[in-house]
Amino acid sequence: MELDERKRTILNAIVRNYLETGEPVGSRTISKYTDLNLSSATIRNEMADLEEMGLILQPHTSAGRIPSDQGYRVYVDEMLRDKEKEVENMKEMLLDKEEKLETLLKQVAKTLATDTNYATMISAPQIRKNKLKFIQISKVDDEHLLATIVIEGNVIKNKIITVEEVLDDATMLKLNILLNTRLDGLAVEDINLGLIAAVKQEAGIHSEIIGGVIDAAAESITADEDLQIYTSGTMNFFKYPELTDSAKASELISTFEDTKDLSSIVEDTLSSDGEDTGIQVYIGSESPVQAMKDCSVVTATYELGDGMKGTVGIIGPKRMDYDKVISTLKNMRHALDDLYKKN
Amino acid sequence: MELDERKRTILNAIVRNYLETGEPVGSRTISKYTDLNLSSATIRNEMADLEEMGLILQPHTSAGRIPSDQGYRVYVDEMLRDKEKEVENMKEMLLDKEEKLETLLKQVAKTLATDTNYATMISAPQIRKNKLKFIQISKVDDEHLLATIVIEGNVIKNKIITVEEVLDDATMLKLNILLNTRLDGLAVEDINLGLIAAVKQEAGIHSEIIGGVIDAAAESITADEDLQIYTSGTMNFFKYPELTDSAKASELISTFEDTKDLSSIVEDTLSSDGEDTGIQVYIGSESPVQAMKDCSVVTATYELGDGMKGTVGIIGPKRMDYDKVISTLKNMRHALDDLYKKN
DNA sequence: TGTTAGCACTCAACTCCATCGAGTGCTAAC
DNA sequence: GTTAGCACTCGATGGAGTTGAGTGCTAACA
Repeated sequence: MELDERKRTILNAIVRNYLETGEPVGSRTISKYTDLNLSSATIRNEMADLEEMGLILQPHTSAGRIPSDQGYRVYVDEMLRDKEKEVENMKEMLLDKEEKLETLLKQVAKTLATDTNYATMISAPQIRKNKLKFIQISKVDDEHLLATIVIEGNVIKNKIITVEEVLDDATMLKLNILLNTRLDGLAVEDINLGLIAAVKQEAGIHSEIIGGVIDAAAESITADEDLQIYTSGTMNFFKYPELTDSAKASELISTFEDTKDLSSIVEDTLSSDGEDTGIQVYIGSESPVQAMKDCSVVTATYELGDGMKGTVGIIGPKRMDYDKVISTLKNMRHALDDLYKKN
Repeated sequence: MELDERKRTILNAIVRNYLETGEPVGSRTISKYTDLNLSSATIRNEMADLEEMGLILQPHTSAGRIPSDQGYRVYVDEMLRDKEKEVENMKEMLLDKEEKLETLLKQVAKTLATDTNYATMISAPQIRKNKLKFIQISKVDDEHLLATIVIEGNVIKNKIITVEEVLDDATMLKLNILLNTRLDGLAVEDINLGLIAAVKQEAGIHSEIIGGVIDAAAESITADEDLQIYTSGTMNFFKYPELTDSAKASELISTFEDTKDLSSIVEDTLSSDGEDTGIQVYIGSESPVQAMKDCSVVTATYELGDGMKGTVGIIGPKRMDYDKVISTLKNMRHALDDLYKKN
């Protein structure tokens, strides 16, 4: 069967009406809602077709219809293609004058949650170019050295190293020179056992210290596996009855607590980011996370220049206001873009 | 009226029974539950007294009794005094080999949540001795300097400073010496405008850079106002029906999301920490947070040496298993203690 | 004087049942 | 192809009756 213009109109009307009310919508409603001027009986016939095509479904006999996952999909795809929405002026986001990345991200998550009334998540940007830019050890006091490691993108890591012996300034200088000449510009795959052995040997009696520093350095440029994710607006789930029976809510909330599941969304978004919009919509069971099978997830990738890419996502009921969510996310992307340009 | 031995026994029986079942408990139950060998009629008389004293209450006529906040209080106080519980051997906590403080704290929160089936929170230790220990600037590349600031307790802060001019090694050395001689060992209150002006003057043409570094330093030793709090086990609320009607759950969860409310608990705990046990119990409306008026909160302070104090808390229904929670928290304190000694 | 048995009373929770109404599918007529 | 009409389905709602746990009170008992 074909999805002709009239069927499409009716499907859209069903989806839109259901988004608003959250109740199954009946034929009579559609008959009045659209300007097709068709009687409810005709609508019923069309609806039977749409149901056969798997685009809408009945929760039970004698109830109205609600969109199926596939029905939402048709709706969303059409919306995304149809109107390359002009970016509305969102109320000025409080993104200025935040210096710490962490604070900024939390801010973003919160703003989005407040604006949309859905739950939100944002992942810290993943650093792609993991090259060492600068290494230095300094003497904090007689027993402690401080290793400072800067990697590309000006991300800084520190490590305190406890030493037995007191090192004099000349030795410190020597070790610093050694570290920088041998390690600068290296990526993680360049640091192998052979190199470590060679540098250690060169360090002579201080090989142990050097070993510690190299370990710290290696850790710094690899250890970002566990990507940071910040969430906000979890309590918004409670605004949508269809998500709030005890079992579902509990599962959802615990998903939001344990970031493992969320990272799978982040990864999925970052990898399957073929389209130019950078917006991804997961409806119901399309989501990589099982617990969100009754939700929809809309994600966007953002970029803070330098290949530092992160993901921001909005999670709500399947009947979320896709239109608003998508344009809000687009705004956020631009805001983050601008922010980077300023700095 | 006096709370004699028999009343006390009956109160305890009521509380304990209610903790187990979560249902109002009736006179007949108590009559069998205790070894007082009293008929239900007698118990009823005593219960009427207890109700008059405000220690128990009836959800509605013809229901059993449940403990009031005040009743819980009597019960908990007695328990805390009675048995200075031997610390049971808890299953080995996974506190070893965690190097990062943040990871450790998250771990602790999670372990506690899993062990107790309640929601948990832990605050990062607040640094009390805010003295500068070591300052250093280094050249990352021609346009960027890295300021590294170590404060007591070996907490490290970094800041990247962008410079217009390229600085040569001699200048760097000079500035470093200047910074360390003038600022080492200073507390936040010592850094005033006068000092800043003096140091800037000494720096001559590089006063701007020095200004930036001093700003960063001052920020480092003060800016920890917004204390970090990690939570876990929020979904455990759903295990207790009395907390799970939509309105309450939503309020609770949002309290857990916004750390502001939680910090008020942390502050309260840290300040009113008179007793040697370091354990604090807030029952219902005793809690400084309004949203938790249907919960109980048990907190403990922990110390990672060096006056770095933090708070760990467990939040559950009023009928939580105080006994278990308290001994679990005690264990956790000791575990954290040991951990510090090892490092 | 404290304890107990007995009894009337209360009230939430549950079941049963009738009603209502929104919505459907089908058929026949336009 | 569209529409009016009708029988049918089924969740939701609400009232009536029942049950059972629990109480308060009183009178009798040790």
